[in-house]
Amino acid sequence: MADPTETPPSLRELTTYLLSRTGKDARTRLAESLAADGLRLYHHAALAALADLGPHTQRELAARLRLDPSDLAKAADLLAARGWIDRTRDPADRRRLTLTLTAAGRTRLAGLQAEARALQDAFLAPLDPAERAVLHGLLLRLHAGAAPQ
Amino acid sequence: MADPTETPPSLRELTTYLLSRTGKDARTRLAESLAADGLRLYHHAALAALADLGPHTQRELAARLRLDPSDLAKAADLLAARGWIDRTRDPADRRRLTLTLTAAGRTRLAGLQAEARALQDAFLAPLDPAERAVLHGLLLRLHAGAAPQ
DNA sequence: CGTATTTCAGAATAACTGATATTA
DNA sequence: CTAATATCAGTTCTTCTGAAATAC
Repeated sequence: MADPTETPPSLRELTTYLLSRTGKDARTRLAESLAADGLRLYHHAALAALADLGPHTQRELAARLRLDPSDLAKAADLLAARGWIDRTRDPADRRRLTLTLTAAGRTRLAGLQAEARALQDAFLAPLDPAERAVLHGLLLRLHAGAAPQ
Repeated sequence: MADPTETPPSLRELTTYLLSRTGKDARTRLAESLAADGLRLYHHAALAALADLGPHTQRELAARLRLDPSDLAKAADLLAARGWIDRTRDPADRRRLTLTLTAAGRTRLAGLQAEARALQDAFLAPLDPAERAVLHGLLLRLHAGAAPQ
């Protein structure tokens, strides 16, 4: 009964509290796993964006990932140093740097995705496959609704 | 089609990514609303815990809210300064400070809960009441499953 | 003496701001 | 001359660590 770590009922009845808390837990686990290789969540996100949607300028990628352009510049430094992206100056507008995924970057992304799926499997263990699908669908709609802020 | 802020499909298909992202969005909105009064999310959580589960020592409250004791001490400073809690030295063990909600604290908590529910209503607008209940139930189970880490 | 509680001071981190160089 | 891009330096904020003071 008197579990000293029990969440106060007033908070547990707020869906947004549960969303925030479980989201933070899920994020923390993946972040810790990435940190072992010196990576952050946004490194994974950047590789995924380049793989899925093709080359971006730094400005475009920062906007897509909702990251500050100055912070993205540092993230791109690391990705380029590891050989996962190429940074080429746009000849048509020499201010722009275009980021392109390399073959090595694609390989590393596959590993990161596998890692993320494995951690997700553990995290979603309390739910059966049908329930996971329902949850995913509901979150997709919240995500779509929250985007145009 | 080519929405420059569209989330990469590789991430959108990860339930934990959606959980993390929507959770952060939800949290940010409430945090901004609390910040107008100089409060943080943990101030709200602390009042809720004291209201629901009665007086706590600072150590107990920190453990329940998964907050560092040294950080909770600062939070308690603010709550006491606003007159929302009383801090009394435990006569049986004079190291301990027991935190108790005041009537004013209970009133303020009611306001915070109303605010949280209003923001939640806006955030969950894409879902109908039945869907919200389903989401809440699924998150409760994830929350319970993630707790014993 | 060893341990627990509170508290302070400061480190590590992430997210944001401002300023500068380059180019359009 | 104005605006956009990338980049650097530095600020704030949260979270965590280490250590001191007090009490058991």
